[in-house]
Amino acid sequence: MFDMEPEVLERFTWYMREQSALTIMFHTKVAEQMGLSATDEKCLDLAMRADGPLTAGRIAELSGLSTGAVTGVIDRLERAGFVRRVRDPHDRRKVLVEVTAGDLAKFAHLFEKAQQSLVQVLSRFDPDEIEVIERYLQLQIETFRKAVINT
Amino acid sequence: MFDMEPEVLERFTWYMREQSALTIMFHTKVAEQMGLSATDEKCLDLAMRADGPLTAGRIAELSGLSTGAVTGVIDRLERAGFVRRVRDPHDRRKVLVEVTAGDLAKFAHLFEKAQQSLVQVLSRFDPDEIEVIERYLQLQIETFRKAVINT
DNA sequence: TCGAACATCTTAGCCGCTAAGACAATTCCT
DNA sequence: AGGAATTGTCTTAGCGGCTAAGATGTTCGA
Repeated sequence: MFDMEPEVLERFTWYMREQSALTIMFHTKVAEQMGLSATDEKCLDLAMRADGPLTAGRIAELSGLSTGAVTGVIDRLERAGFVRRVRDPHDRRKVLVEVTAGDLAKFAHLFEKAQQSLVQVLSRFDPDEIEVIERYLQLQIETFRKAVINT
Repeated sequence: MFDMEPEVLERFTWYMREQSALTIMFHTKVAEQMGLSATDEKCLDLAMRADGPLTAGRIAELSGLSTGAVTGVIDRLERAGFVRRVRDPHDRRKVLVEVTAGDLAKFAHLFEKAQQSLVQVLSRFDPDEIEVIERYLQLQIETFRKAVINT
């Protein structure tokens, strides 16, 4: 479609890298403040972002952990009150991990500062510009997902 | 500056979250393929993104690890040929961690697919739109860094 | 010059992870 | 239907990285 000077790509690469590093730091901090390990928080996030409840095995697949490790993760998350084990009535071998919404509200304040930053940033762009940015983010996420998952 | 419908914020929050999750997965995969733990790769990234060589202690601060853990990290990175320990000539207590550029080139291909995705995404935007997106990313990174670091 | 402060390394103990196998439920095949 | 193979989760042993505390070597100030 459009050509691009190499400097543009170079700058965007830097943005990506910087964003990555910040994301990982943020992730670490959030986990810490919730009293969880980064691994546990990562699995909790998977469970929250999923459509329905995930099974233990699916969490293992998505997180890249062994099933044994996931047993431990769920134990800790359950003990901390973030999730609940429910046996799947249609296949009683399976364990469904239900996120208990209640306890999560306690940690909303952790994301409030991030949310506020976002509002502040977005206020600097008019509706047309917002539309461009959204298109970029959507495309970037979609493309990156394909690239990451098939690696 | 500009007002915003709540749905816009909601959508952007979702983008951020999705990007975070993908970033963390990507980071895990890259580390794995380099034969490093996520922790080691994170520290290597810190060392690479810094202006000059970092000291071991500074890496501990930036990564949130204990100094003892950082000793282990540097041991492994050094053994794998990614970095080199150099004693600071001005203060011989300090250990400077120099990234040895050579061995890193071997892993460029890991980022190639990500780079290609980026080019593909950017080709869908004209120069004016690119400018908007860059302004957004710069602002977002800057604002987020302040929010994260002072938490 | 000597003691305090500093930077890194070492060590002990803990905890999470992997791999392998146990156990329970389900599906398949005849 | 009934036994074997498969599937999903949990248990366990062993390994390795992390923290905290203290050891070692270096610098700085009085």
